Amino acid sequence: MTIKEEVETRLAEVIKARYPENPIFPQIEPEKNPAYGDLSSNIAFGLAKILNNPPQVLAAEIAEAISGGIIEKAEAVRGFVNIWVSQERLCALLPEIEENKDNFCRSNFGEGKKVLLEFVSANPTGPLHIGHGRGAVYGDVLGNILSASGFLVEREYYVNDTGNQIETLGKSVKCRYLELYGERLEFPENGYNGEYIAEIAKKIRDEEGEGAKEKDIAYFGRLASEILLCQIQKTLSDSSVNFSSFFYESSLYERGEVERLLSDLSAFAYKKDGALWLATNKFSDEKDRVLVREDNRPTYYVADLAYHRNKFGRGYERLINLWGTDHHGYVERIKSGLKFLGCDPERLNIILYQLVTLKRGKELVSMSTRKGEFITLDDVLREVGKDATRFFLLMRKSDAHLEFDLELAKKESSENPVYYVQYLHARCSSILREAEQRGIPFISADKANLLLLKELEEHRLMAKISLFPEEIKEAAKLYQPHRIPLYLMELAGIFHNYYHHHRILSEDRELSHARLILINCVKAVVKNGLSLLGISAPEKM
RNA sequence: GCGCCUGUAGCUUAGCGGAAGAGCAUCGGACUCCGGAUCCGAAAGCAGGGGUUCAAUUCCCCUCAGGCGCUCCA
Repeated sequence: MTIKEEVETRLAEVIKARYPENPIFPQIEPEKNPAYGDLSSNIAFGLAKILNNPPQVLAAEIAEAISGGIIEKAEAVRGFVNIWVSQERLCALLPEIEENKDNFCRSNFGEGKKVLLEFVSANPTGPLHIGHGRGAVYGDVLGNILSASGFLVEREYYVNDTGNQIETLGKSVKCRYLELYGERLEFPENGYNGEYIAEIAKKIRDEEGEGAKEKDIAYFGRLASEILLCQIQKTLSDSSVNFSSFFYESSLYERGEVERLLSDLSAFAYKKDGALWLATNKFSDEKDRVLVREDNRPTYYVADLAYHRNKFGRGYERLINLWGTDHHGYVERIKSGLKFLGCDPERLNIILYQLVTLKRGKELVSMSTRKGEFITLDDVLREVGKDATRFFLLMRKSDAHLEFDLELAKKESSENPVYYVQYLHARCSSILREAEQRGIPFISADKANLLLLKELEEHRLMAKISLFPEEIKEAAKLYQPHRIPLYLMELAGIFHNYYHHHRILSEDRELSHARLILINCVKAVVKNGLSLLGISAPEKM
């Protein structure tokens, strides 16, 4: 049980004993303002209504009753119950952390439930850009968080390796390829214009010479999408984004799953204007959708439904899709379709993230794949570095627009938040090294006199690290990776302040021992946090 | 036109029913010392208008502003 949970339990006992008629379970919040304690509860406001008593009076009663044990002090202020955790309890946290180290953030919140997390799934028709990067990093970290919280997570990339856009890709590449031999083929209207298309064409010429001239568009499309997928995988691995599987759209056709889907849906489908429609409007969708086009080719929607049915069939408790907000119109379409298939749409959680605006100073940078002129995720990684790129992409909640300013990220590189947090880790490491050099041995927490850690700043620091597991659990519950960077920045602030006001290493050996243990625990928490974020925790900088 | 998301300090943004928080930029300070990639301080904010509530930045409605989507594209 975490400290916060212990306090919550104690508060609940007190409330139950004093006010048995109260149905509300008391909530406790971490307190940001040190003047208001470590934790606070607004329970008195809820009780006031039921008991017809002023909040301040009730808060005072509760504060009085709750004090003692792990609660050092409780104050009633304007109806709030402000709580200070006892020094003994906070100090007892340190051996716990020392023992668990890398597992301090772990919980069994997920109870081993199987989750499938699908993300990125960018079409293999061009390199990844910063928008894909956001989805990639968000998904990767969400996966880490859910795993740490006791879910069994699989991470999947759905590859759209068939259909119109691959055909367009094939045409574009073949066109550029033939141009290398001075031949002309009409460039497709919506063709891909990027420099990378010409490079793929050259690659094909270098490897196959004129032999590819006779090959059809599909051949070029397949080849190009394979090459591009490889490049995407390289970019993902350079970003430390991990997947457990790549699922190919084409495999749905090969196994006959698309055909089977169509026959299973036939009872709900109807012909109109030469096409086959599904009556999704019957459910939450705003209108019906085409399954099979007039020319007999199935739509992307059909394959996507087949894919989702496939996912439902694989025995996951929960499916999570991470989509760019430009796909939000697609949510109800999929959910409605799933109802026809007897799949419960409630088990499918679709998280939408807002798009990223890439800027260089005040200048907007274009990100259109079709037009060709754009900065790729590779470019950003090269320019800003993996750690900073990931940190910036993770700092914002998913439904906020994200502005990524390359100039800022570079210019401020010595003072930006990533380094602030990494510096915390390096500084802790450095202190531990210095202690060793000075011949101050590191002794284990159970042998040290931790009660010497009684400075206000030490109290705040321990209270903050005690909240780390809570933070991870909340992030898992709400799918909010951005809590971690923010938490780490706050922790760094509290630590640097402590460092500046108190000497860790001094003549007082006993005190030095105790403080070194605290430093070691802070270091473990930071490392834990950074590792969830997929960002390195340097010993030196 | 309809739908979804977003308007918090000069800029980038946390908080999302209870007591407005950071970073950058600006200005002013700090350590003969364990890493100055640090610390302390100042100034500055909930787009506007109505509701609901003991309590609204947070929930509901309207207005205004921005983004995205409304394909037999994916």
